[in-house]
Amino acid sequence: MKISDVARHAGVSPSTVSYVLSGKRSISDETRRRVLESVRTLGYRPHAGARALASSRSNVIALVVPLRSGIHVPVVMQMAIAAVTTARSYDHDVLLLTQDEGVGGLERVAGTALVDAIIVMDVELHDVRLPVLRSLGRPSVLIGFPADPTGLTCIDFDFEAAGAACAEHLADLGHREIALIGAPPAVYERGTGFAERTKTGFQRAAADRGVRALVRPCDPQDARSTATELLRDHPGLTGIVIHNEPTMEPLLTAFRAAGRRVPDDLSVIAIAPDELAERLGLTSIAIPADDVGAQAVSLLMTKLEGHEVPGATLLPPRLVIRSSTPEIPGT
Amino acid sequence: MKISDVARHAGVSPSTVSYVLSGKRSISDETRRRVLESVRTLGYRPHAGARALASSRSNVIALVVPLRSGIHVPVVMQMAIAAVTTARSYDHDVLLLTQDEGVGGLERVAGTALVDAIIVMDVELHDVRLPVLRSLGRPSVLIGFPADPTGLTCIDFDFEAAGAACAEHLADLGHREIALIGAPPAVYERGTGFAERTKTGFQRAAADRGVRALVRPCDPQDARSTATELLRDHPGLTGIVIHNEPTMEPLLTAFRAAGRRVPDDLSVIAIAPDELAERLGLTSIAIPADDVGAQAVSLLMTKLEGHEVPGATLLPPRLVIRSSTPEIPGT
DNA sequence: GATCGCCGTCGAAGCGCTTCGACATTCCCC
DNA sequence: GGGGAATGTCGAAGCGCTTCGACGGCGATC
Repeated sequence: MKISDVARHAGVSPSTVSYVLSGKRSISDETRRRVLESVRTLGYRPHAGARALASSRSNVIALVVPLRSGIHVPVVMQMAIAAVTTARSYDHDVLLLTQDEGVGGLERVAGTALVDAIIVMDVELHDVRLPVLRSLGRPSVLIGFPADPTGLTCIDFDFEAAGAACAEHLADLGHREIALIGAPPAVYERGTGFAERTKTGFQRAAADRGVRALVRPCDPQDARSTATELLRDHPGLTGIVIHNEPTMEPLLTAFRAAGRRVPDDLSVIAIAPDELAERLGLTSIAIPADDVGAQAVSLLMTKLEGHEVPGATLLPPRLVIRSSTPEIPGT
Repeated sequence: MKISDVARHAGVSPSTVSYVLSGKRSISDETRRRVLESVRTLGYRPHAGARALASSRSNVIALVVPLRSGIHVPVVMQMAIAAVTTARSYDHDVLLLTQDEGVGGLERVAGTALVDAIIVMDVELHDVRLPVLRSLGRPSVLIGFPADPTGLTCIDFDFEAAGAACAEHLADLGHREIALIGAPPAVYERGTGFAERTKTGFQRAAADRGVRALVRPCDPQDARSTATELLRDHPGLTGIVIHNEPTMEPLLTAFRAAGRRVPDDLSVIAIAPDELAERLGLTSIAIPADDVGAQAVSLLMTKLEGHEVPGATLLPPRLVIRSSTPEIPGT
């Protein structure tokens, strides 16, 4: 089943069929109708390889997903799914690459023309892939911000604004001493950026409001001790932001065990998926993983079409108030 | 940079270069060396589309990932990553498809020759994609078992054996009344199979050992009430198997709240990732997601090479004993 | 009524690779 | 020493599509 079969069936030339299908030249309604009819009855599907060879466009984009610890898997998956769905709406497919293919993987898929463009998730501050991406000659979009984003297109959730929004909300409610319990230390050390940015926003906003602010990284297995020590050493602490999904429940349990009730004695905000926050009844800011994934693809498609896009895109946080941060906090 | 450039540089014909690269005809050591040298210095990479067109093999496989609730995302992700890694070791890439592309998606990627073969995750008992997969004319492997696997290649974790192993372990320890807290009701209703199979194995093994066995589905938000009612209505219950990751911690909390201590009053086995079980100190059976993903790809590659593979592959469970199921149970 | 330009269609030339058959060489065995 | 097999290389044909230039026909224009 090839394009010449369709052409014969419709009584036109192969090029006409191609033009009907691509819309790159005007075709009379009558001819178009006949061709499409033939395509349908014959069940014709253009051969992807042939198309890629002739047009030098594969209609496939690469998505590089992270593997490492400290990243939250469901969020990654959600971005990936959103990316696939969005790519499909632009008539593109998604090739899945893992982080550990590294620079070679990028060179390979770009060099063989397997993909037209690339999305890289979980970018580090000084990612070794940055120079490659700059010189690859194919459009790319990074999810996350490196130290030097010059010449690159980056998109991410605005963690800094999220950290700030949490601090401001707590300040608005009258809290004078607040804490951020963040990602595991490893994440900070790796310099992935997002953990650092939440912290920055949190501290800046707290300072602006004259509120005392503490920040603690936290490993999942240390949840209990982190909570206990924090509350013991800072008895005036009344507001807590948790940006660390797996430790969410252990921390809440530990607060209770330490004799502090949420929300009576302690107001809590989660930076976590809505589903989890909803279940726990926590005021929260969700990472809009769907939006990040979808917009990353949209940016990429815009670049593929040869248009300019902003170098940086930050998706604003949205605070959803639940019962863990009541209007009048206890103390 | 094309094959003829390499050929010229090495002083041979393009076909010789092709044969060096594919190994499909014997080439003298001397010539091979020269060609490979030229490939390296020129940085040559064959054009994927051209190769696919000429050879009618794209060296890409499709992976259809599920979207629905009740499935555990990290497990899916782990399988996907393992699939990509394994596929790369066979010099193949992975195209990511979502469940909701449905039958049309399969027809599209197979029909356009975008992919050579397909892996489908999260197969339902009466999946509408089964007839399509049978008639697609391309190799496929299912992760999960439909009601009628005739003519298909299926692989999965042996949930039935896992359920049985849990019941047997508890019986061995002297428990006379045990319960399985399973997936949300929705999963059972959908007939995805795996939930049902754990239950079957659990009940059969319990019956064989003359142990009373209960089974309860459980929604995440009902963890507390499920635990409370179960313990209230069955005071003789001393062994519990939890096959439901998100409710793991809430259930344990609820047991404690109901005055039952683990492991003194209650032995608990988890069917969950090692990481979680380890953190909670629970005896457990992990779903070997890496193995499932990797073996699915291996099976697919074997089929692609034209060899026969077994119709059904079941990966055996491995029980890891931790402190939640001590030798001499309290009661 | 001749001219211009546009519209719709076609033919042919590739895109870069694989693969088949042919052709030399070399080697071995009788 | 000649026939046949094995070995190594080449040329050419094509894989199925896109795209460019060409061309015939037709309405608009002066």
